[in-house]
This record gives sequence, C-alpha cells and structure tokens, in this order.
Amino acid sequence: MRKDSRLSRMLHVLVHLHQLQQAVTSDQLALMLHTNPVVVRRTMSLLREQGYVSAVKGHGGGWTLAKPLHEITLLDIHRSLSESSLFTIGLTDEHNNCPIEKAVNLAIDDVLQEAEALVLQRFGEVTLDKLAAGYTPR
Amino acid sequence: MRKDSRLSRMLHVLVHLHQLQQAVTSDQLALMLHTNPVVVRRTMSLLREQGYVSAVKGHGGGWTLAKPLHEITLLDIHRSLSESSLFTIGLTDEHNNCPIEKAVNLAIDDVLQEAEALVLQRFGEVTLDKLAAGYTPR
DNA sequence: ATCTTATGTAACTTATGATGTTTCTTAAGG
DNA sequence: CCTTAAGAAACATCATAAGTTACATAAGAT
Repeated sequence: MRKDSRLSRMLHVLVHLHQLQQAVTSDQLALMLHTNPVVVRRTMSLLREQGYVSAVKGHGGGWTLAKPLHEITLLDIHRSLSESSLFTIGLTDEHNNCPIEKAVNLAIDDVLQEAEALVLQRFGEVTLDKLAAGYTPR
Repeated sequence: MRKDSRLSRMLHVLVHLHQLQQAVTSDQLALMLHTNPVVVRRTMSLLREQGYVSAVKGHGGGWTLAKPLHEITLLDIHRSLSESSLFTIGLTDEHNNCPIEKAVNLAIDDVLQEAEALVLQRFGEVTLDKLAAGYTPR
C-alpha cells in the first residue's frame, strides 16, 4: 500500500526551518523534499492551522516556525496531519450478527488499539529539538 | 487509505470452517464474505501454501482446515497474507546525507518497530480456538 | 467417455488517498 | 505597477487490495 510520508517530510522541514532562522519559501522546501511547491503548501497549511508554523506572502515571505522546537512533539505533527488510521489492517463489517466476525474483529482491534496507544505515547515523548540534536534511539 | 481486510476475513473463514466440519466451496465463502469466489481463492491460496487449509477440486470439493484451530495463531495468518508493512506511515529517502532526515527517520522507525513487535507478539499469543469460543479482550 | 462441479490462474477494471501538476487568485513588498 | 510569495481549485498519477471476466484443469457423478 502507498505510504504516507508526510510526517517524515514535515519533521524534516520543521527542523530545517529552526536551523535556518529565516522565512523559507514553498519553492525552496519543494526542492529540498524533491517535490513541488503545491504539495508543500497543501501539507504545511495543516501545520499552520494548528499554530506550528506561519506563512507570509510577498517579498521576503515564506514559512517560519511559530513555536520553538522543544514545544512541538512528533505527536503534535502526527495529529495535525492525519485523522486516518495508523494501520494498513482493516476490519470487516459484513455481518452485524455473526458472533465469529465480532470475536475476530475484537481480537484484532484489541491488539491494534494497544499498539496505537503505544505509538501515540512514544510520539508524545519526543520533542523536535531532540531531532535537531541528533536523535539516539531508546 | 484503503485498508487490508484480508486478515479479518480469513480468520472469520477459518473459524467457520472449523465449525462446519466439512468442505466449503469458494462460492459459499464468497457469499459469506460478500465478495466473489476468485477473491476467496486468491486469498485462501496463500493460507494453503502455508499448510493451514487444503483445497479439493471437483464434486464434494472445497476448502477444509488442515490444522486444528488451537495450532494456528493470528500471527500465522497475518504472516501468510502480508509481506508489507503494518503501518500507513512511511519514511522518506530523499537525501542520503542529511543528518536531520536521518534523525527524523530513526525517531519514527524506532517507535514503529517497537509497536510492530508488540502487535506481532500479541498476534502470536492468540490461537484461533479462542475466537471460536468468543474472544474476551485482555 | 462425457458432464458437472470445483479449484487454479491470467488479465483486466475499480476504488482509495497521498502525491504530483497546472492554472489562477490574492496579498504584500519594491 | 511589477514582482514575489501563499492560497486554492481542478485534474492526473501511482500503488495495491478488491472486484470481475474468462478460461484451463482436475476429480467425482452419470
């Protein structure tokens, strides 16, 4: 299945924005991400809506951080980007009255919910300044 | 993103095969899953290759369990179906030499690997006879 | 032997959502 | 007024599970 690489891309962008300390245009970010400026604006605008970056039009404009890196976690960015599930596994809903289907879905969902909770907790523990400093795994 | 519901569907099928105690045709399973027999064969054949079910052609033929439910785990079926990742999140590989990209990917991958290990462990703990008996979450 | 029933399989279409692209509008500084 | 930037609409592309069509193959029934 096609992967959603927006989290990876946006984290990459945010740390660069911090290091550059000046407005960066969508065109420049697009070059950095090997994509095009419309994709950058589309994704960055989700972060702007949540107050993590701000955008300025016209000469000297572009994108800047609206919060310091240590106040932003992976979870913040993940939540800004996606309302959809973390997993490629889906449940079926073919029979509302089949106890076997219910048991199967319950068993799978039980595990996935536990795993999702773990991911969200871990994402919440990592602030972006740790990425700038060179992240070392647990 | 489109979900992969094959695990849910196949578990459902396997428990039904156990309860029916007789060969069930792809047409019958397709009715059960609200799909068509070719999709059933395509997916079931992955389980046949791993020895969890067997298929017989001709009159009275169809699919039967090749192992008792208590010898099959969710992990067994999951592994039979998918070589692809469990997560919708993907990493980027746009710059091999950017330390920030490396740190970002490492941070994300670290979390996802921990979560995947958890899922696989939990899947390995659940045998299919537990689903037949009415699964109760942990 | 032939017919019927079933799986096996190849080839193609569909659906979904991130990604990519084109084009135009709007805002702000020079 | 020109240039530079984001904002936004509309459409194309890509990958993959799912769906579909068509035909081949095997095994029991008659």
